[in-house]
Amino acid sequence: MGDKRPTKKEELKVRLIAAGTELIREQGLKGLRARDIAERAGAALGGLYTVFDDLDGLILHVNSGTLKRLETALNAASSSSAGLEDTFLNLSLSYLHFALAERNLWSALFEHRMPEGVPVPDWHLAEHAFLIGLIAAPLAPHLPAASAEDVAIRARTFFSAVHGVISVSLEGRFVGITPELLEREVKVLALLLAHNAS
Amino acid sequence: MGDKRPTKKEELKVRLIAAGTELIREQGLKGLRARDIAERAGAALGGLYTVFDDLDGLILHVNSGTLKRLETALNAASSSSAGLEDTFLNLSLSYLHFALAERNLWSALFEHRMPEGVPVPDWHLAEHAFLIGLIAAPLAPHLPAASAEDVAIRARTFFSAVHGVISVSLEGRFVGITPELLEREVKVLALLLAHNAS
DNA sequence: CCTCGATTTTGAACGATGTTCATTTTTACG
DNA sequence: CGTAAAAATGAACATCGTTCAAAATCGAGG
Repeated sequence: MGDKRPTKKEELKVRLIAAGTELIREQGLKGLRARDIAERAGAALGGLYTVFDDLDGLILHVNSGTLKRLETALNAASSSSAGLEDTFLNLSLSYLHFALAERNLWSALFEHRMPEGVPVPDWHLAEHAFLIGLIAAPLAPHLPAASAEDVAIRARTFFSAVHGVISVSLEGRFVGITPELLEREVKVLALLLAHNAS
Repeated sequence: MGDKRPTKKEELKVRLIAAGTELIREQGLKGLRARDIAERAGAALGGLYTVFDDLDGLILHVNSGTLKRLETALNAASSSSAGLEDTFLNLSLSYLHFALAERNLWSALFEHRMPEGVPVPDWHLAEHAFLIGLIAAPLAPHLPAASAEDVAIRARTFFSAVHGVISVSLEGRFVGITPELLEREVKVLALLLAHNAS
């Protein structure tokens, strides 16, 4: 019944997720191969498919772990802030620093696509919600006339704007920019959003 | 020498790009298969590789065509605008409407990744530059103290912010949002940026 | 410690896909 | 028409994700 000891399959799951995390960190999501994951986890190729339905399932769990670390970092930034400007600034810069420090894993959060027609499972969608909540909480008092849903929508807009600046820059699709200038632009945008929130 | 008549290989190239464009429009970038492209273009599988080095080469050319249509749409929006607010608003809404109308092709512009270690060719990177120029031109007079490079960086920040709001929404990684609300949020952000440009 | 059924692990095999290239077909021109 | 260059072809190959029959391991009962 209430079995607290990790089973063999659970240990294998942990090793596979760790291996997938390392490989994405080193080579990016695009270079991820099932055989490399199994080898690094010290398991046979087929073992991966006794734990996950397919590679997408494993990637979702890797992303889940990345989101948890991101949540820890952003919670620290938020709780050590006072006032809207300070909170937005610290959240944005923490998000930037996390993206820079864990580039490939952070990119995988948004690069990954399920196969045609297959939706992202609800349990994983829900794991993204804290990002909105972190912004909605300090934002709500500044929008006293707005419903909770409107606040969430505006919070998502602000998150998306900062996220866009960082992701467009790190994707390198435009002319490159130094990390110092990127940080400056993120600061400018964060303060601009905070100043116009009400 | 100055041969103006399209050769057979050039006609094949046009058909392959058209086929790739249709297939991405219908099924998205992820479902694109070399055999489907060749079949729809009325060519043999190998023909694709007499025109392009690989699938990435064809995708770059599909994206090139999408960028040209996007440029046409945004140029129209820009030239029919007066003042910074009006220009930002029209550019942002035109960008949103293009993304909604050509969802899969627009997504392919930013979803596509070259193989590990292979950079996006310069000729294709240069095709993205107009997006920055469209914002930098009306922005420059409002930043008289800034260098041309600083204006370009700020223009990219503004583009990225609007792009982020649209792409995060269309990716559907967070709770869904209606097109009407998305348009409202894009408007809010565009006006917010225009108002704080100087 | 042995037995044997259940469970877990294995990796060869399969199907799908991008890519190559020897062969065939078409074109261009005297 | 002849023929050499160019283009087109599709079978074959290499590499993936995925499956599954077989082997290895485990565990309870004698």
